[in-house]
Amino acid sequence: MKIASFNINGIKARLPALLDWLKEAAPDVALLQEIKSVDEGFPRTPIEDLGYTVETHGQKGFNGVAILSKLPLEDISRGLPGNDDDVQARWIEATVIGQTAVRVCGLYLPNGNPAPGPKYDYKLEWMERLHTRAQELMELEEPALMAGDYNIIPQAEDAKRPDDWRDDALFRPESRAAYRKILNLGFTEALRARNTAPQTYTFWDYQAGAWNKNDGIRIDHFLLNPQAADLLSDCQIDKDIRDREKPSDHVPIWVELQA
DNA sequence: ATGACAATCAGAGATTGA
Repeated sequence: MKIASFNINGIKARLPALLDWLKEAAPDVALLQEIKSVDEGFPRTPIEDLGYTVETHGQKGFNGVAILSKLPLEDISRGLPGNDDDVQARWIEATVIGQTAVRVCGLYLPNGNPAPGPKYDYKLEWMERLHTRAQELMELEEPALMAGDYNIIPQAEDAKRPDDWRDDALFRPESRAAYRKILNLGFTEALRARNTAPQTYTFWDYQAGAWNKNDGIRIDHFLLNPQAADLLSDCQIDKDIRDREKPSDHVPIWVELQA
């Protein structure tokens, strides 16, 4: 079972690029972030024509997540529990029915800038709720994963110029500590479990020629509970996508599970 | 310190992103 995550930075602007990538990479499941579309506005048909079931959790203008799947989905759930006042569409989960069933959660974690401030408080509050949900996934004792745009640079080696990110919400100590606290529940970070190559990134800013200088950061992650980690056979980043026409500022990352 | 760039909504320029 190949499961991918891709922050597409707007489905309307990215549909041709998304379709090309889906045809080539052919993931069984694709978790999308920043669809920037309401559910009714999402272009389901061309994606369904490629054999995917489409489940969205959108909102107007910003954020929004989706699950595309060639395999049957069950028990779809939208929104990260724990705060009824949170209206931002950043979380969707479903059980994917392969040879083995896998609980798959797609997430778009708040950016949090400027920090400190209310947006940073929201990021940390969201991460506390993520920790709660993560704990439940550990207690499931069935294969489960959480993947998406975490907006977290875990370590200095995950940025080309870490010093420039010191005070940024993506790299501040509180952000990284909250991320580590989730990892420390017993999750495996798939990329680092399979790949120790230096200067491995998933995001390059559109500005200042960041891509051409490989001035990137690694902020899109797959976290696997032990039962999912036991099934992990590969994890890769589709870096070449960034070089194409009208690219997203993120590239896809994917795992292969023996499931 | 700002803007470099891109997308959205709206129909110009503010807002958001990372």
